Amino acid sequence: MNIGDAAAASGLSAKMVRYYEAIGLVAPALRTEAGYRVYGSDDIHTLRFIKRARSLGFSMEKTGELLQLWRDRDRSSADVKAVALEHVAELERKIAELRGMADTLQHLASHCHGDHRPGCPILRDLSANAAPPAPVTAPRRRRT
Amino acid sequence: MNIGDAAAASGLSAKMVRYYEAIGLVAPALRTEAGYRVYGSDDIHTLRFIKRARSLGFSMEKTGELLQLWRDRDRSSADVKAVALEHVAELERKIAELRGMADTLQHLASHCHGDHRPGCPILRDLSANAAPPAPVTAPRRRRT
DNA sequence: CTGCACCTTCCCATCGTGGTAAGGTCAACA
DNA sequence: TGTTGACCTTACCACGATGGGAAGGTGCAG
Repeated sequence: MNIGDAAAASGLSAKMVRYYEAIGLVAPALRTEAGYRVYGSDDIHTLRFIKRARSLGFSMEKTGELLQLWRDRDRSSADVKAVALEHVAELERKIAELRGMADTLQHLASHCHGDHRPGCPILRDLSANAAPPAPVTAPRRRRT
Repeated sequence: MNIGDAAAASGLSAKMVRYYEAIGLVAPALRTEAGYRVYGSDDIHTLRFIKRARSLGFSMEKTGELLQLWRDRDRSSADVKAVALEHVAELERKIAELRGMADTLQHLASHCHGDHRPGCPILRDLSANAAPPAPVTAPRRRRT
């Protein structure tokens, strides 16, 4: 199998497969005499694993950790669970952040007439609710 | 006000302020004879506007649109609302995506013993639930 | 006048992916 | 057999938004 087939079989692009090799996420593929990368079913399996991990939002680094655990027959499921739950916590953190943004904006928009008139609570918020004048933690020497 | 003070007053970094000028998000700042950028209260106001828009998750591009609407006294609130709601939709889309990831992982983790044993539904999912073998849309010429 | 906090521009790194260019390889078909 | 063109290779640049740092100039307190 050439890289194009391997990419298609794993749901990745050829670019990504080469990139994963370049950063050491996967071992360098075997080569034909002409220099073409050659992939076997094990390689495809690994690439699919990566694809799936990425689709669950794992970073390349975390994906690498999972790959190592996967390859380690003596792993503890506790280690895998820890990586997963850590990621879940990270996802929840991001979700909460986006949730806050969406709710705030939705609230502002619901109070906006949405007509030809220029008055708008959204712009009012943006122009007023900016960061507070920064409590001085490490005072500057000049311009005080 | 020099750039450091402007940055502190707006909650941005000096780097970001220069960057916003470089990409044309804000007009080039006035300069002293020595070449130092000088900021007035209007500039600070604008920078805070940007800071707030960014904190609500608007991209630089969308932030620019909002800035233009803000400066346009004849704007329609409908235009502002449209930009805001479009962004809300984008946020909701991302939230749903992350929600799906988190729920899937949480579910898998809840079925993981989390002990010293190697068996783990999380790794099982990753190694099995990969992308399906890609329905052929544009068949390759070779290797058929 | 010295020291140093601040300013300037310029370049590089991040992260993961896509694009493109310049060139080599391989199989199908006339 | 030769042509075609889909495929492969490496190498470079781009994105978005930010941080880091180098090399050098400015300005004020002491």
